[in-house]
Amino acid sequence: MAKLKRNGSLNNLSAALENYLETIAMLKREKKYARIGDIAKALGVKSSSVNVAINFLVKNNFVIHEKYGYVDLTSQGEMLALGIQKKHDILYDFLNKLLFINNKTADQEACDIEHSVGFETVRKIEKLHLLLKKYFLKNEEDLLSLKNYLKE
Amino acid sequence: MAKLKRNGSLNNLSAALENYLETIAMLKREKKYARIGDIAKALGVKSSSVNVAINFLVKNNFVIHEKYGYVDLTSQGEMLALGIQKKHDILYDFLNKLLFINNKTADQEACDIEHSVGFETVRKIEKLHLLLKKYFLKNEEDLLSLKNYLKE
DNA sequence: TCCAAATGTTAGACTAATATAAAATTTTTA
DNA sequence: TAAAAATTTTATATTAGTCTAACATTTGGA
Repeated sequence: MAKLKRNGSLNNLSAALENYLETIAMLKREKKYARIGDIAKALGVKSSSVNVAINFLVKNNFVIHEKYGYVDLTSQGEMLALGIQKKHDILYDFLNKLLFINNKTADQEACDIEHSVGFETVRKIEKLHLLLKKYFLKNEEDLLSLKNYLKE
Repeated sequence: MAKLKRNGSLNNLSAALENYLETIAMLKREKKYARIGDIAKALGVKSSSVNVAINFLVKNNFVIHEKYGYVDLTSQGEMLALGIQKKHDILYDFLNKLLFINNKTADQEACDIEHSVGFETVRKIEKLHLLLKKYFLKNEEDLLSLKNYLKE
C-alpha cells in the first residue's frame, strides 16, 4: 500500500490532499455526509486511492473516519477546507465573471491555481475585482464592452 | 533509472518538463548555452535528475543533446519554451506590477500558474492589465492609490 | 602532457499519487 | 434471514520525478 507522509509544517498539504479536503467539505454541504465512494466519484479516482489519502488525513488530524463509515472533517480540516474553497470561489469569479472564461475551464483553472497562490494574492484579486465592479462595471453595457475588448 | 514516458498528445508536457524547457531557453538567452549542470543549478535539482528529463525531451524532439556536450532546443522545443515564457512574463507582471506582490513570491506563483492556465486566460489577463494601465493608472499617483486600496 | 578536479552519466532506491485485484464488511432483497 | 450485491479495505503494482552513490569523460594546471 502506498503510504503518504506529511511534507512540511502543519497545514501544508499537497494539492491532491487539499482537493480531498475540499471535496469532503463540498459533499457535506450538498449531501450532509461524505462516504469513501462519494469522494472517489467526485474526484474521478478509485476508492482505494481515496482510502490511502483518508488514512493519511486521519493520522494528521484533518478528518475523522471509522472503518466502513462516514468521513468527517475535524475543526482543523474544516478550517483548512473553508480557506481552500474561498480561494476557489474568488478565482472562479475572477476568471468567469470578469474575464469571461467559460464555466468548465474557469472551474478547472481555479482548481489548479488555488493550490499555488497564497492568500495575499487571492485577496488582492478579489479586491481588484470588487473595485472594477464598483467603479467601472456598473451596468450590463460596461460588462459587454469589457467582454468585447477582451475578445479582441 | 526512472524512466519518463510521454503522456498525451504532442506538446502536452508536465509542469516539471515545461520548466526544464523554460530553463534551457533562459540559459541560452543569458549565457548563450545550457549545460546539464547549469540547468540543475537553475532549477535546484541534481544533475542526475536533469539527465533523466533531458533524455526524455531528446527522445520526443524538444531538445538536442550529445553526451557530455551542450543542451539545445529543437524548433519544436523553442516554440513551446517561448509560449511558456510569455505566460510567465504576463503573469509575473500582473502579480507584481498590478497587485504589488513582492518579486520573489510573484515569480514563484507565476511559475506555478503558468502550467495550469491556457493561453486564452493569460491573454485576457494581459489585456485587462493593459486596459487598466491605459485608462485608469496613468500616473504614479493612480498606482499608489491602487496599492493602498489593495493593501486595505 | 598527464593527472586531478570538475562535470556528466548510469544504476538503483525512494516518495506521492494513482491503479488493479482480491478480501472483508455492510446493505439490500428475494 | 441468508444469499447476492454493493461498498470499503488491503495488498501489490505502476508512474513521474527526485535522490545518492558509483562510474565515465572532459578540462585545465603543474
